[in-house]
Amino acid sequence: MTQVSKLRRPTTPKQAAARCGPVDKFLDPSLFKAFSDPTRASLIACIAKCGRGCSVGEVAECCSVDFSVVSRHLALLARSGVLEATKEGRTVFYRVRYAELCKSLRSLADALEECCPEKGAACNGKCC
Amino acid sequence: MTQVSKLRRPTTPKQAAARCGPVDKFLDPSLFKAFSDPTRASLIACIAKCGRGCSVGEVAECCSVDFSVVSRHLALLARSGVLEATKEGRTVFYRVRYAELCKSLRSLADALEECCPEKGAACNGKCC
DNA sequence: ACAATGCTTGCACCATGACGCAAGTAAGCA
DNA sequence: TGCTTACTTGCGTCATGGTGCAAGCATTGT
Repeated sequence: MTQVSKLRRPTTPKQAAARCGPVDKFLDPSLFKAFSDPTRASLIACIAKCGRGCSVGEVAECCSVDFSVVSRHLALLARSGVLEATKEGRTVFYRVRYAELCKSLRSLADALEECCPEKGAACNGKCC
Repeated sequence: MTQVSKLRRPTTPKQAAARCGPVDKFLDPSLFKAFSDPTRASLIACIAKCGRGCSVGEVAECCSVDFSVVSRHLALLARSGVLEATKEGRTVFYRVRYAELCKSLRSLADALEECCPEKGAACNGKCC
């Protein structure tokens, strides 16, 4: 098993990139950073479950951290495209961007699957 | 528009949780933390594109960080369930757990969509 | 004009984590 | 028994980021 890379690497990275879809495109760290914090995850879950726009104050009731922390997290989530903010008077409503979010998640899943289609002819038994 | 919470909150959080699927279950921060770092994202993309198990050394060639850093990242990714490690002699091969990963991503998308079915009768026009 | 409400922002603190270097471990080879 | 290869781990450093408090800003009501 010497020269492992020669024996086990039939494709160059460039060839692999051509064979697969643009996985990189959907592996956006800034998007997933939004989900990587437990507090943010609970905020997202809170708003998602409500199924409508929620004010900062309402969301703050759902978790134990400071009001200002919630405000900052929601602003971050809006910047990263997970939430959408609409202002009515002095109240800001944040709602989940369901369609865009689901599309991003499914696009990544599709791109990954394209790299290794478990039922595909080219891959079957060879890699996964 | 006084008493906003009364007017705009027809469901309690508990009722909302019952109406929706268990979004929390699929919003696992430890999973998404794996994708939240640019270096890790490029490592995942590298292995995913190859479509087979890659050794630590091979993956290290794909990015500019130290070998030890790559080793640590891959170990972390294996712990969080994104990759799977198999040892052959003194070489460790990491491969993407395509099926499990895609399932997690799609489950989250499904759970989110269940919270706000854009074409659903109960939600249409009311929330999103 | 003044006060109250809803949210944002500045500041300081502290924990986490990403990184590189160097030493350590384990497997194969001479 | 060494020596090389492939990887892991300990350690110190530095940057990022999550948190709470307090002050600031914008909007609404009196």
